[in-house]
Amino acid sequence: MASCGIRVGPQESEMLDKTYNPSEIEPRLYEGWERAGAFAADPGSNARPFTIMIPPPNVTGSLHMGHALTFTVQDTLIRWRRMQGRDALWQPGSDHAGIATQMVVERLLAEQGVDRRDLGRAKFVERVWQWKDESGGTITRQLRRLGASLDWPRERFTMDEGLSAAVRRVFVTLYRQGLIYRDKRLVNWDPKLQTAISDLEVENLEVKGSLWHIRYPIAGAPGRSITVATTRPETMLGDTAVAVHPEDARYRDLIGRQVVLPLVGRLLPIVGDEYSDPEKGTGAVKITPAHDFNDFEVGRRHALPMPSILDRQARVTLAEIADSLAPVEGVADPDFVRSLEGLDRADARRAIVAELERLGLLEKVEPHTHQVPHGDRGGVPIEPLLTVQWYCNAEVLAKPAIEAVETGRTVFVPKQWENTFFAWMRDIQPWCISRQLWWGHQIPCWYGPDGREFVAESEAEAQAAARAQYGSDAALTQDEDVLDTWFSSGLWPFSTLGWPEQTPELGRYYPGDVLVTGFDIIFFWVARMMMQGIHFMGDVPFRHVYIHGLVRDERGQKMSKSKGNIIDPLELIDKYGADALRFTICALTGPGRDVKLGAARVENYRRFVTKLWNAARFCEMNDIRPDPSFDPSQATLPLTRWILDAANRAVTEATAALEAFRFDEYAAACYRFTWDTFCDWFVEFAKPALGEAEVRQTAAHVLGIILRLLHPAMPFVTEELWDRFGYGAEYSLIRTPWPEPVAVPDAAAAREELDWVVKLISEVRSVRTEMNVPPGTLTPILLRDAAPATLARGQRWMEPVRRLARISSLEALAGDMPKGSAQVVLDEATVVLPLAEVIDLASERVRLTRERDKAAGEARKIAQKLDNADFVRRAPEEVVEENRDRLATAQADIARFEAALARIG
RNA sequence: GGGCGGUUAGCUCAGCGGUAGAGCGUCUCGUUUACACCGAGAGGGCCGGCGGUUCGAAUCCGUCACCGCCCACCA
Repeated sequence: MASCGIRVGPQESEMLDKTYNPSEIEPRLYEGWERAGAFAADPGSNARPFTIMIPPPNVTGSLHMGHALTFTVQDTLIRWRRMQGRDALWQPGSDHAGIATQMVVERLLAEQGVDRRDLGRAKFVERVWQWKDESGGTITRQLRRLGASLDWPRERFTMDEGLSAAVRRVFVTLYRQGLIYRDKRLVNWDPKLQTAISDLEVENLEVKGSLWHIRYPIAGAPGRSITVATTRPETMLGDTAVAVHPEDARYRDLIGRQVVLPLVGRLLPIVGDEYSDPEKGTGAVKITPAHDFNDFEVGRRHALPMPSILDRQARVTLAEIADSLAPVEGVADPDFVRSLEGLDRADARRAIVAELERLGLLEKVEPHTHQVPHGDRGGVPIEPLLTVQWYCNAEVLAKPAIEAVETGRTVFVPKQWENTFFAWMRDIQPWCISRQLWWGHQIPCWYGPDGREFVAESEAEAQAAARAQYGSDAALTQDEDVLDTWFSSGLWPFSTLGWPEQTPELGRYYPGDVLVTGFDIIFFWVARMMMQGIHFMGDVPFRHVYIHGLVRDERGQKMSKSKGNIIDPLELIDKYGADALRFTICALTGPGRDVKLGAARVENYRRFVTKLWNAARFCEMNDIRPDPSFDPSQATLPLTRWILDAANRAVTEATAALEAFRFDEYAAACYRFTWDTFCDWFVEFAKPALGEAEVRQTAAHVLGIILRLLHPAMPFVTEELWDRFGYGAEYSLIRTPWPEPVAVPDAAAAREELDWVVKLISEVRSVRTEMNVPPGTLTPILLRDAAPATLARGQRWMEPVRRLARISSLEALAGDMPKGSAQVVLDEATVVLPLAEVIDLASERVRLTRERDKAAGEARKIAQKLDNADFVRRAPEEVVEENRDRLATAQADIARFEAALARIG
């Protein structure tokens, strides 16, 4: 045990560099932590676990600002809880991201002139794996740059064998429970990617289009017609009815009659249906059940045929209407229709509009701006298409998930997001889980020669089932489709822990404590995890869902490639260090708010990192080193008791802020304490007292608290300083206990004393500046009407006051005030600054008058309040009392200012 | 159409029933031996408008205006 607080460590001889250089220090520290296993969870420990499951980034991804935000928040929480002694697991991994990844690899193949269809499924999937092995690690490397303390050896990928087994188990189970089934209905079809996508993957974009008014002749009534309005004339080939509102007087008599479908010649019924809105268009609407969600419902109600007239690439296909083509003079021409076969939907539209115009059936065309659904990946308009897909009965799964949030078993932060969650969950639609892709979990369903389904966890198992059915081996073919990526990410909270195996991790780290994500992902992912987690684990997947905002640029614009306003977090890390970026993010992350972030913000908070570094350099230069034998509860000096007490408050505030997910308040509490309290006041007060061991010990102790408080947000610089000062072994701050308040002897007295000194210095500084006292001039101050204790207190602090307020001496005022003095009212005393040489009496009079008026205004306001009988009667006693005190203070101040004014004449 | 959020100092935001705050920016001053990525001081606000509740409203309620999201709507 060393006899004094100075430890002799390996770095003892090296002083801290004059400037902090993050780019050199950060990678070294990260490697050190990782090598030392500092991020590892310990399933064997007795500590209470704390789990955060990373929202697995797409394997194709690279770190963007949104990642920087969410992962900074997560790492801050994980590091804080780890320091609190929790067995912290931050589960890493990435998502196979079906569509995104397949698109990336397809693009690469296209550069080599290869189409995936030529390659074949097996080869293609092999190429994707190859790509994943070579290029899929980008984001995990970048997460290290950010300082993310993930438990890397536990890294998982949604297509791992283990996770794939979980997917198959879940699918088979839900199928057997009747919660997964096949159905033929309309889906959102992306003609570019040629797959079904879910409602959530559809984005409505405003399009300036047209509204075409088309005359449909009434059958058997020459010259009569009914006009329909449509934004999609090309779909008329698939029309099977015209609908009007049953109460619409204009058309009521037509219900039950027929129209001739122009171009096609087919006869369509006019049906009465409340879907038709008399206010919209012409009040008569064409019904195309196979290409419109509403029309599909109308078609069902009226048992209409549902011919598809567009294929999977959204090209015209006539197979299902070929039989119904019929020539009608001046109205329909089968040859024309046949000429449309194979045309793209846009070309078909042009051709059809031209033909209608030629036939005089186009009544008018109006410009029309409307929302058109686009695939958010492919970027082309979605085509509602009638196909057979796999569906999950989300309604059944949603019920317990809703209940879990209602009863508070899972709590959203901020709470208002629960409404968003409820609104969607209570009206949830069947979840289309099949995708016509090659990259993903292939659906574990095999078909027999007669089309019979065998859903099983493996082909062998399916074969066994088939054998039982057919009495012999059968040639089985597996379903070609893969599952929606969110189907597997929904299992993430338990599949990563080894489910369906009963691993020790599964029992220990499920449910997780916090899920951190953006609101845009509540439906996609949070909802699915809730549903699947509860269904398969019998408990919610996490206790809290912390929803943060979006990262925007400085002007509040959403970052996008097209706007060219993307900020690359890695550039910021290179330039300012990860700590600066992370602290900036924490400081700006208020509840339910988007984060407006620009380089200037990060540059600004880098100054804080530098400030901390310099404060540490000051300590180093003054032999301020940690002393394990120091006991803060035995502190004797007012100065040390004062800073220890302030540190207690900082610890309390920072901890409370983190508990409440208030990262902004956490950052602010640390910032204020470090910069304002520690650097600006304590260090300055300590300078003349550094000869005292207790002052040095306290300084070191408080610096240690600062390093610990800041570590979750600024892991690198704090660890570096911690190690260099020998607070602990190398790489040890990450696992050093989080500070807790300690009892400080007579803290209130210390606070009162130092607050007075701070006030004295501030007031004198203020007057000196205002009176234009040259900074180099030292002036004496005299205390008028000061109690002996006050005078003694002032003299005790003469050293720092001399330096900070530029004061040469402090005495009681004996006799008359020197001519040409400035005066400051400070509690019961008046501070007199003899400034004969420099003072301008007129401006001093103005200044004192202004001060007096300010106090008088204050007094008037309070007096008014206290004169109000209702206030005195109804307001709480302590509020009334407080106002009486404030009034007394204000009145005393007025008196002292009046006296001061009288003295200068 | 339904819902949610926002409107507070030049900018970004905190405060959400009892004395209007912070950071940045601005202005003035300062090379005091940790730090000029610094220090000191100053200026700057009918807390979006209008009603209401209350002894008391930036804060609660109603209403309007504007901004931004989400869901529904694809005639």
